[in-house]
Amino acid sequence: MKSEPSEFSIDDLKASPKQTNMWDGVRNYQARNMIRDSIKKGDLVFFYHSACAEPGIVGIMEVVKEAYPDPTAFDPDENHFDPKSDPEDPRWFVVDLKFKRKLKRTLSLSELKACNQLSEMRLLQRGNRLSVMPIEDAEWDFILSLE
DNA sequence: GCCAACGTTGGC
DNA sequence: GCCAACGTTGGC
Repeated sequence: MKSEPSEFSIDDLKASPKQTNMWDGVRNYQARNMIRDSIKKGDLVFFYHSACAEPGIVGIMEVVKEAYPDPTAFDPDENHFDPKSDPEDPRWFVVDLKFKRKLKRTLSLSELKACNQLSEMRLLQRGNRLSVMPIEDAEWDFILSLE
């Protein structure tokens, strides 16, 4: 899962109450579907910093609460307010994520791109802009072996 | 700041 | 349903 560290970083997550935060603001249907349908309690998730000096994987989170309606979609004061999301039929969802640990170092996008073992990885495919995406077990294990 | 690659909107 | 215009993401 991606976040711009200037908006919400791995350190912000670590500093959150119970080291847990709601992953709000996802406004893309493909990403929404994964949040709503695929992400399960206990799943482990890489935290990816995007749009920053060194984009890359910085840590690991755990899903502690499965999908529920994104309250920021209902609040006109929120950046991600969506008047078309009806509380009776919510359009956008969140999960709660808990900080597990930071990686010993940032595994940068350029380093990941250079790994043949990751050539099929969703994150590295051309034109990919999804903020939430699946990862294969083998990719997960390989990435951790780089640390 | 630039720009490629999407995704969304809305007229027709 | 098509598609042009526009908006967003995110690396560089």
